[in-house]
Amino acid sequence: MKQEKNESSAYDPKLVEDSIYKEWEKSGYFNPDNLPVKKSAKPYVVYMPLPNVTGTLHMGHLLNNAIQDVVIRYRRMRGYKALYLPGTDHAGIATQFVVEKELRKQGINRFELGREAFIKKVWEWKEKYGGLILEQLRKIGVSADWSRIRFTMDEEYTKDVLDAFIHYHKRGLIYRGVRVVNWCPRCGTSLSELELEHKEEETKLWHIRYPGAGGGEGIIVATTRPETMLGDTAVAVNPKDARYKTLVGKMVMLPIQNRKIPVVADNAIDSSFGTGALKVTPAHDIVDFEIGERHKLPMIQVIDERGKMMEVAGKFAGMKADEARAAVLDELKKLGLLMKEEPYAHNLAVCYRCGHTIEPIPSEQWFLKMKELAKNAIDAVKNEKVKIGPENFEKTYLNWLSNIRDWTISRQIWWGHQLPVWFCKNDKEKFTVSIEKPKACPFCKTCEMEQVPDVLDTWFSSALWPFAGLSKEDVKKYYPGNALITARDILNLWVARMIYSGIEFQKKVPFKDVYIHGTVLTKEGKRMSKSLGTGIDPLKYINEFGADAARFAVIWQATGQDIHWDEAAVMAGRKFANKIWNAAKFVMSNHEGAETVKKPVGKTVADKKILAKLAATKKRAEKNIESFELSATLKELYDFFWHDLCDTYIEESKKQLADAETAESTKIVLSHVLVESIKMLHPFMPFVTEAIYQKLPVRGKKFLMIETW
RNA sequence: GGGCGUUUAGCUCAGCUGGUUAGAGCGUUGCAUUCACAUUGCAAAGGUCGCUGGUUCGAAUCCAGCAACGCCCACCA
Repeated sequence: MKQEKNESSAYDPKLVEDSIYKEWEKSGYFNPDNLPVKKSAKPYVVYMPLPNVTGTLHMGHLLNNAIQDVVIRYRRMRGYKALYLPGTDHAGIATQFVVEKELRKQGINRFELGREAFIKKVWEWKEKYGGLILEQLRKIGVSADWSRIRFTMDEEYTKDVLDAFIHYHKRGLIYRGVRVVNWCPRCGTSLSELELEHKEEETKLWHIRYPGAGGGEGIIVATTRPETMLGDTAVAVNPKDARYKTLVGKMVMLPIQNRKIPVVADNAIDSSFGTGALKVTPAHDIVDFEIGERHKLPMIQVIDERGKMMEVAGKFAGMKADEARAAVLDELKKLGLLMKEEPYAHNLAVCYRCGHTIEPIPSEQWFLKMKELAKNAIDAVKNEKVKIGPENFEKTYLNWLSNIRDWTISRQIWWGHQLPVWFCKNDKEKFTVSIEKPKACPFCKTCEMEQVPDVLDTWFSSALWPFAGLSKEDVKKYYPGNALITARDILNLWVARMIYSGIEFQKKVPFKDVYIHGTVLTKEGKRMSKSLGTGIDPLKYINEFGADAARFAVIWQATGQDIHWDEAAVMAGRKFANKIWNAAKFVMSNHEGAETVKKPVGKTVADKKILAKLAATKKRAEKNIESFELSATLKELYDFFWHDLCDTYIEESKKQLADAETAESTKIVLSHVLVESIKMLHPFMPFVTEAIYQKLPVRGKKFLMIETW
């Protein structure tokens, strides 16, 4: 039988956090429909950036969710119908990649398995592991409405996705075409520009002579990819380039292949680079493809979707692209046509997912016309229907949208929303768009129509999140929402797309405020990444020092700039939680039935001072939270609580309590300031403050979480 | 090539529209402490506010230039 006073007086988050979270969840108050608010109460909605089902909690989640939870808890206490909408993203390529890897360990590849069986495996994987991240988010203490959780491949959500595709198709915004796309030979799919990463590569710039077709010197081109010359169909020079004026319109001989190709003039050519002459391979370079279109050049594909040389490459057929490069160079050397090689550093595009070199290849893809949609998204921000903060991100956003290309929305993978497009087996150029398979082929009348195997880009579905994440009735109540809080890396990838999708499908922008926070980096300023071994698991802090300490640490450091993560802040947070706990203990030990929630009257100078400071702090906190300046708010609350309340007023109160003249009023002031303080601190450090609230002898509400700010 | 950001105490960072001794957390030093809390209190040391020039009665704060670092965008092969 341990006596209370013999126990350590330190606050131990481990003893309270899990049970408090369970109580909150059980109460149903994460669901705004259950909140004891006035009928006229306005909703306040924060859309959680969807974690991938493959995800595990990292520091970015901690930061993002801590910020969002402060905002939503604040709004809840201010009497809003506060909805923090959670969900998970099917993350097409990422998830398929993970499951394929898993299967490979068992010696299975997806092609042996077949599409249907493979998708079944992915669902199994999702059921088993897809909820992990959600459990981890609970550990942070986020007050998301789990009863409303959605997955982007849920039945209802899927219907919205397919309807969106059909809608765009009816509007004439969807088209099919052959384009040179960024292809990942390992993942076996095309990637959007936003899914590429670039890494610097030391390579060479090779100067190759293409002799004149009828003899003569011809022209020397400079390239980093000699192997693609097998598919060259022209050489391009700048029309103003005096050196080559006489050559334009003439033919040169493509070495090795011994094919005549024209010299064309195009403004895209920079005369000052290399030799000023560009070999044009429309099939294997996006710029070349565009030049090819302008000059009606044929397209000769020489590299296939596995990154290997094709039949047309003659003796190089079957080689991997980099093997072919060496072989082609060898051959050119023998022919005496390799004029020069100089060292050259350039940026190599690699797959964001697997890091494999991107191979531009022509392929049939589906596109969404962006011009009109982008304009809507631009106008929304220009007209301040959506405010992006900090303001300088507006530029990034507008700049991207005003230079946008059509969006390649098809992906050649299996996990995702398969395009609701059915083509005639007898004439594959003919297709129809519908969710269900048409009963009879409207074209040949005889065939069983076949669905396009491609699936939609994952962002196509997440772009619909603000309304597809809600049920039809909820859309009426909770759309549009209020805030979208995220890191800058998905401002264009996701935020811009949500904005025009919202306008397109709901006629209203999905949220008024976009707040961009920093990125959590290591203390040295390096990117946190698992593969580099620089990642930090936030659960480590949560388990050891409590979610409050972790939240404190990350918000304390979230000043808007990128965070150079400093662990010391977690310790500061832990100490602060302890300080709050002990101050509350002191106040309650002197409480003796004094009315906790009564409006206090300051008798002494110290009383008046602390009450005035409290009022001022509260006012500033409101202003700052509403403008997303959480770090500043937390610092002020910290300062107020620790120094004004604990160091100054509580010390003073000890004298006042000893004096019969002031004892009673002091108790009331103490209680009042404590309760007001834990209310203000609650959004930031919900657990310790709730734990204290539950110990108060007199409570206004069942939970501090739903107390009136 | 364009755009953005950063540079303030040993470390990680605040410092909004220019104004008395430039702040916080952590660290360091000294003292205190049965009385809410040693995850404590009090006190102290520690800064030419990247560099140069300018505006001003007055600048870390505004302007120009320079340097270093970081990020984003872009079709220089």
